[in-house]
Amino acid sequence: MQNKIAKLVVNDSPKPLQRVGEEKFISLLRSCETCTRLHQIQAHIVTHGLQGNDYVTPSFITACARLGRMGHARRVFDTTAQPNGSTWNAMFRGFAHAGCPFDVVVFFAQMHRAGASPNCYTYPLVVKSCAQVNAVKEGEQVHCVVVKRGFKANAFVGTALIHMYSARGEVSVGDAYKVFGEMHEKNVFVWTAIITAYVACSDMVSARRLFDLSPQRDVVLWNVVVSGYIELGDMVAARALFDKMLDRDVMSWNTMLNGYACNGEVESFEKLFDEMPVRNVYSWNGLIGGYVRNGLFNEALESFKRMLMLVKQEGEEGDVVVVPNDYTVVAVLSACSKLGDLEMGKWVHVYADSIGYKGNLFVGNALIDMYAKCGVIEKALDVFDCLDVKDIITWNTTINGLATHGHAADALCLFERMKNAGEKPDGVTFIGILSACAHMGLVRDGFLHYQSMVDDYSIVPQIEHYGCMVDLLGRAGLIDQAVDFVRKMPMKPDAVIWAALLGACRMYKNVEIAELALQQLIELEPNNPANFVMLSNIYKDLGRWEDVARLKIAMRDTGFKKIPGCSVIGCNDNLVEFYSLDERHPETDCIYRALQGLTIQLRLHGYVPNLVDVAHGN
DNA sequence: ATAGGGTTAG
Repeated sequence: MQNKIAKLVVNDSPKPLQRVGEEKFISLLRSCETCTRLHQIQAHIVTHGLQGNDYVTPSFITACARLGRMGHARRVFDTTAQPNGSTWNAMFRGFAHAGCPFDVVVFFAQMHRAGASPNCYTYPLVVKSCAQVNAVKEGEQVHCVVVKRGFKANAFVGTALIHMYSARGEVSVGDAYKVFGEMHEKNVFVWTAIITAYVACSDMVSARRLFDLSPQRDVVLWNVVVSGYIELGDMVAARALFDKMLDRDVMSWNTMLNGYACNGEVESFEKLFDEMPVRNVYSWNGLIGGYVRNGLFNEALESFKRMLMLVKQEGEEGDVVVVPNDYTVVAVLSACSKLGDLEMGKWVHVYADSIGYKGNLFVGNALIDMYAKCGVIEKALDVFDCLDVKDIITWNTTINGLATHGHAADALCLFERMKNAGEKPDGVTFIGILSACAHMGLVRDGFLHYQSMVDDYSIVPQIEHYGCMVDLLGRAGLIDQAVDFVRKMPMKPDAVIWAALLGACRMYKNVEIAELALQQLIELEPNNPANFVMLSNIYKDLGRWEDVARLKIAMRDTGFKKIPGCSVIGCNDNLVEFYSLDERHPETDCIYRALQGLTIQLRLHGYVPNLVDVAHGN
């Protein structure tokens, strides 16, 4: 019996036997998960004499690429005498997958020189890589090869070319359209590519015309056009198209949700969220992020809690179980910073640890900002130290956190560390640095940093930087120099600048400049009564009561009342807000007793409170 | 037998 089978196989020529071996190795390579295993398989391939085999080699290279071993793949490739098209393609795919589009372009030139023939799988990979590295000339050369070898009608190749030209901006959308026009047999992918190209250069008229002409429209194409209108802020047109859609998917709903959120239409996105048939994590992120974007931080936290409840209940009534992700965490943390809700912030920190945020810098940066804004600068620094990769945002957030919490000296130290670490400061960094100097009264250092910003880093000062400089000079009592700085600004000073000057005038009792500043402020923000109060306080300091009365009338005439400043403090899982001399809290007596105790302690340590400002509610 | 394309949020 066994003899019979052996005889049959032998008689059938040796080819099927080799084919069995090839197939075995291909399937082994496909399921290979570790490098050790890869090397074992490689050894077996060699003993079977199958190295350089037309079918096994591409699979081997693909397995290398999957395990991140492109160096090894390359050595194998270099020892392959006659690499076939699939072997070349496996190399291209590997480089592209590893994020090395440049190597793809270089390798394609090598393929061309070697006289090997690309096939229809080669071109999309190479064209896409040219687009990624902005290889304009090479991209056009590949396009020429495509035409010469008769691949321009291929839908895969065509979409890649259209995408490449559209990535070059509106000047090349004509080239993209030319590729599109020369293709017969266009499928929905090709139509989507060209319509996306017009959407990308904000030409919604052409995009819509092509959309109406398209013989086939799937949900992706509809979404592209809807998001095109949203990009231009035309929510009415977006909604009209959205309403016409027959089968909307979650992404269609999410696109609309985010569109409303970006355009400040809070009620619309709330309503849309309620109407959604299915919600995924993006939908929830859109809702929470939408609240944050529009300043509704409490609503953001409430929605987050709702989301967590859903996780606990394992998604009742058709709701898909939605687990918060890194983006959710970032949005929630920024709401915590804005509210000063440290307890929630800490809870989210633990949660972020549990989902392993360490790979995500956005989360790390948001944590630093949250702790800094909630006044726990030590914890902010802990998070900073724990991040092994830092970006410019990390440094800026921490420097600004230190600067705004009176740790100006530490902010300047960190700035030096930043430069030593090879991170290049940007305009935002210098806002932190200049304000740190302003708070410490370091006029000379402030000026040196300002000069260094312009000379060493070629940063053009923005209005915020001028604001910092006016503040720096003003706080130091150099009012005339501050005014000089304002006069020499290349742009029109804004309210922040005049308010900084007015504040300095208050400190140094300079009526003349204060009146000038107020005049400007009345023009810029006629409805802000705080400006009147500031000048009024200067008159008070000088005992000019008639002027105080005059201003009071002027202020009343604006019809706006100054909203009293209010503080918020987290207490037993709740946020309590209180005003100056507030007595609304049930435990008012106890609170004031504690405050009195603190005041006594402060005085014992030599602190002299500024009672004038307290009495005036500043 | 190997293997490619169009969309959404920081």
